[in-house]
Amino acid sequence: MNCFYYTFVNMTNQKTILNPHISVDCVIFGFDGKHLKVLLIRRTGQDIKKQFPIKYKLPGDLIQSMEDLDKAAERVLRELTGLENIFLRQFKVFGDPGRIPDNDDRKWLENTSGVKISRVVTTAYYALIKINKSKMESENDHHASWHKIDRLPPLIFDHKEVILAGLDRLRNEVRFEPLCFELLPGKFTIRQIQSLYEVILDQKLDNRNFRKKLLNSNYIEALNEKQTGVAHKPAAFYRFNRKKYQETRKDLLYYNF
Amino acid sequence: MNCFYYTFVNMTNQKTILNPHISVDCVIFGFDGKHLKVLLIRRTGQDIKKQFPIKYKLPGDLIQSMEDLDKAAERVLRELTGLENIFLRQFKVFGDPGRIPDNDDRKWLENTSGVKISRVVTTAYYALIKINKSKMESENDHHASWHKIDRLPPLIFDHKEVILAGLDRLRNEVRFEPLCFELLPGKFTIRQIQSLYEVILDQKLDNRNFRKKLLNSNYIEALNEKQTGVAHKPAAFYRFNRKKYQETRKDLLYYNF
DNA sequence: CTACCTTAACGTATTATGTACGCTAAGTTT
DNA sequence: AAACTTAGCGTACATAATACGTTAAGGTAG
Repeated sequence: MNCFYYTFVNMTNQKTILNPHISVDCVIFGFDGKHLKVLLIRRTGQDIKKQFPIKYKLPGDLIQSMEDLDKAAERVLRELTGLENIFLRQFKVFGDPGRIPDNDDRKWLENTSGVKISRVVTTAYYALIKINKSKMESENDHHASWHKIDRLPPLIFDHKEVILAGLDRLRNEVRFEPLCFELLPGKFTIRQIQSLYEVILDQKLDNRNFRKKLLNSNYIEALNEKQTGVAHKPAAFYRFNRKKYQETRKDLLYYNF
Repeated sequence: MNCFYYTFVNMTNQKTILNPHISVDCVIFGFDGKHLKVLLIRRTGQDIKKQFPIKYKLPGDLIQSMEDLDKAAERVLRELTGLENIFLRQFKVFGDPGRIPDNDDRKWLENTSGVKISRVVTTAYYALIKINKSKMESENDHHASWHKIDRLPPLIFDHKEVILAGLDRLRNEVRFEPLCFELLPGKFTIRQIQSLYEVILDQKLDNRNFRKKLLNSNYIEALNEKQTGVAHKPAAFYRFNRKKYQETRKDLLYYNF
């Protein structure tokens, strides 16, 4: 199969009519306990025809002719990871006519899609997934792999810019919304949350004050369970109680500019 | 001129090629001292052919074939208000295939544009302008008028939804960014800022604490000038020092979810 | 078996910020 | 001159942020 750009669609529905002007791209974040990572796809074609260098791209697709953008992004996510009900949020539209500056990229796109594409406006989404839950098979099926956010491989088009814009958005929004629990497993230690914050915000936090803040909230619940097999005092596991969070969420609807 | 949807473009450049799939729409906010308002355009056509009811729409346009989205939004804004360097921020894409549910609206659009439009994905921007600076002539030229945010007239397509999404975004962002000064004149009283916050956040604030907070910052500078002709103690005028703001902006880069 | 290493977990003191609310000041209106 | 209205200052209290000391509970190396 050398037709890649349309791959996801065609695998499930050969008859789909695509809108060649509008696409969605997903910046899928995952956290492995140490690093923040993005799920990227190795573009195909370069093995068959040696003319294109190895590059990666964001999971994405053109939208179907009668498909809502959000639905298209959900579809891309589902077909890649097999997961449903994933945190997914639109964050920016990229519509610069010069978004495909690299001539190779353009040739590759037309080569693999079989369509002469003048300009694609893409709506970018960011997704947060529990990294261990994503089907690892898909990593092979779709040539997908996780990459550290600060060590990105060569990317096609403006996808690097898209990723960085997504990271920037995540960085801003994680401060005021309980997004971290989308990236963590169902049960976690305080240290894990803190590490996640540190890696997203790119700053060290004081563990003692961080604990205090979290445990003073009533939506972080201790489980009667501890770590095992760690070479230090085992930490207790906690879980996030979303219902309590929503009930007690103090509206900091205030000016703080 | 019964061709409205393309009006702005055609008035300045008859030869422009438009991309019939992608548009921009601008939610333009203004503050008159009392109410938060949105600049809307009365759709034309209904006087000539009595078949369409009076409805309003957001200022917007299809993008030109090689035009960046941001540039298109700037163009719409410039051509409507005559203003440059306006605060303008992309906030959401509306791409639901069912965004033109009203049959009348669809007929009107095809009637006035002369193009069979299958589906338009629109990128919505919100703009903040100093209401008194906008050229009032344009209100006539373009059938534009200000409307209170809580008393919107009938709107075409999903434009009401777009406005409310823009308001929601403004409401969130005004809390952490000095956006209010985009809506206020160069010199203003503390009361004016407070009223603006109250109207955007839709909550009363304590004047004494609000003052304290603002005056403790060093980027609100007192001018040697006072109100005149008011039936009470005249208030002092202040201005916003953006440079000082940026210097002393304490990075509240912290978790507060 | 003991000393040591690592991270967990609790506590305390200090400072900064948010919140509630009383009071005076300076204009116009009646 | 008294009443009315908004401006503007101050004080007391509650809550949250910050800095940092200390003990606890495991494993590991000798």
